[in-house]
Amino acid sequence: MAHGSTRPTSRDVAQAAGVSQAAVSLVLGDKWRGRVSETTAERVRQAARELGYRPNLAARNLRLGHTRTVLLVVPALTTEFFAGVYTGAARLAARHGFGVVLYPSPEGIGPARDPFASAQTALDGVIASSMAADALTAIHGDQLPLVMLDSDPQGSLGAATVNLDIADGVRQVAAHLIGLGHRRILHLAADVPSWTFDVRARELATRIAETPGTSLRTARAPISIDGALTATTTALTAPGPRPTAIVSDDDKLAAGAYKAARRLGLRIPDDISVTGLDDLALATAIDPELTTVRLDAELFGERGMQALLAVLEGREPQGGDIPVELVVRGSTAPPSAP
Amino acid sequence: MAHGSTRPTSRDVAQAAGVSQAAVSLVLGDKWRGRVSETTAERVRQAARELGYRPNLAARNLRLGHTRTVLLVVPALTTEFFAGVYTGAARLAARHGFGVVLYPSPEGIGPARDPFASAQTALDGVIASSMAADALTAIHGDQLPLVMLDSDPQGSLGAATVNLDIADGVRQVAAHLIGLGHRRILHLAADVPSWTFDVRARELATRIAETPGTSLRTARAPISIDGALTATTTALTAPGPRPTAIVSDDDKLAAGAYKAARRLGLRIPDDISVTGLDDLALATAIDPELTTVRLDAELFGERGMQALLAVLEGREPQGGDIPVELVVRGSTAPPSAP
DNA sequence: CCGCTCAAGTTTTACGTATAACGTCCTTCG
DNA sequence: CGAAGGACGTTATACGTAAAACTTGAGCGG
Repeated sequence: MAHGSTRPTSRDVAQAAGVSQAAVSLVLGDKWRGRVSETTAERVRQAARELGYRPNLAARNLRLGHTRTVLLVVPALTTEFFAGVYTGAARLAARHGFGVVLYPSPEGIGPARDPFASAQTALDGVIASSMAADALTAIHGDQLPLVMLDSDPQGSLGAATVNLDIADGVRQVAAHLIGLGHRRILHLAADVPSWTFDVRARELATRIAETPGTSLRTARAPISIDGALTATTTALTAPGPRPTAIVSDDDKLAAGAYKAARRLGLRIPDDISVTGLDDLALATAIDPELTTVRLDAELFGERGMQALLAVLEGREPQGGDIPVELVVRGSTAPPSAP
Repeated sequence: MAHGSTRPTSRDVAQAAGVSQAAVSLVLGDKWRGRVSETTAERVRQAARELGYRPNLAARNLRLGHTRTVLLVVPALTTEFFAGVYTGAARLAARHGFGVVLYPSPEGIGPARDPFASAQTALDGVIASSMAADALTAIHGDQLPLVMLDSDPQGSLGAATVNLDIADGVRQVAAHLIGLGHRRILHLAADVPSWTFDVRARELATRIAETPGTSLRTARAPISIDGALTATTTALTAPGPRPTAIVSDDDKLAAGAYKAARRLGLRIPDDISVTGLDDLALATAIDPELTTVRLDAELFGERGMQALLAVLEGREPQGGDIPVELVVRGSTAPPSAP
């Protein structure tokens, strides 16, 4: 309850130092070269220190007309991926004197109710990750500079987009599996309407279509271990020849596929190969370690922030997808003889 | 670049509606009963809608003297636990018209450099989770109402604390293992100076000490799967009789213990039992599923927020630890005959 | 010794909002 | 019929900061 005593203002500091409020602002704002003598400046700094002065951000923001704060909208915080995005964005932001406020959309990937109502703080811009562009623009009404992460460059209504080269990741996975000799692939797909998952499906379908002798089936599951377990079990017990490899939309789904395989008495990778996408901590916790596509979440967040800073400064944000990397571990091997 | 045109203010709305700025403030602030006629009010709302008016938060915050925004300081975002804490806190906050800004300390559990510099927004209060109280109070200088989560009630310098009943969780784990017949326990401890881990160590040591015939050894590891793998391997290959059960400080460490056991050719739970703490998604992804202590992260965050709201309103925050629950899965079983 | 420049400040203003204090008119009632 | 009060507003002000515009005095060259 130490907050009954009102906080000191720049005027209090001025009085303590025997100068005007303007002088305090000048000194503390580091704009005093040639305007205030070194001795006076030091006196001001001293007074500020003694009073424990902290500028009122609300007043500063009002005066300046900006807050140097941006909002990062993420679908959820249930994996360390978005934590990495945040970290990367916040780190670069801090170097430019910006803060990042996080809004994890309760609705998950796709919609986003009203991030701005929840952020009680005024914003200079928005980075939205894996969000449906229309949902977001409907909300923010084109008021704020916007950068979209992991979304359809076409559908983002003119906002800058920064993407991971997920298509290439899927390409690498497909090439890896086909190279090992796999022909019957099961796509364990996230049952969530989102561009990021559409890309995976489209790219995988394309690769399979252009490789003679290969076939593709799809199982859809909500993004959870249990959901993937159920969907995979159903798909693997369906009539017809069993797939020899499972391509999962992300690592969590892959973990579910592991459990399904185990319950069906299938050994990984001997009886069936499994791949993931993300390279979460999970990927090396399960046995065998998961062959997956490593996404550099922090770089991703950093590039998003970089783009937003460019927009804020009136520069053109530079595009270019962020490369991803296939990490081959123990969950993939040549298929056993049929 | 649609942000060249400056945003409409309440004055613009007033002009459009043909009323004074004060009337706009009254209507939009829902304080107009008996001050403005329904027709005029509707005209104002209409004008606001057409102009796409959004109040300037900085100005409002300055005027009101508070921001209805609090800061949540967490050690890191590398597991879904703190994501849950955030979610719980933010949900309750939203119901009270508060926003929550997240500051994941780059330093991890323990210190915290300068959350306030990074949060460019003015704050009404702070919730700090798993932080060293002294580090935090040194920074915020007792300026803001503070609630500490998961920290020493004694060492928190008068700030309210909200804790999970982790000691009871450890108690349950110990009782479970001892009940199964285990006598030689290995404590896989997080090598991080923090109250939350001290509690685990202390409680476990107490339980072992008061149970005749039992013995305890400790292995320390950084909180990562690989770190735990190394530390556990060392501990299990040390001379002397091998422990029959491993109590891990959290689930991630347990995952490392799994890998160590596997590499040493030990089967879980037949040759060795393993327990975790947290109940992350990881716990059910690994095989066998992990016996662990479920922490209700969202409730934890909610209770933290509840306490902070109490402090903000001058009420006494109510204490009481949050109960935790042992979840028995496949990673624990009676020890095999010696 | 006059006018100019420069250092070292101060005074003033604006940012956009919420609300206290103040006006009108119109109705109502003693 | 006069005063009181309600309905429906308006005007004025303060929040704390940053910075533009202004003041004062000293130093200095011509």
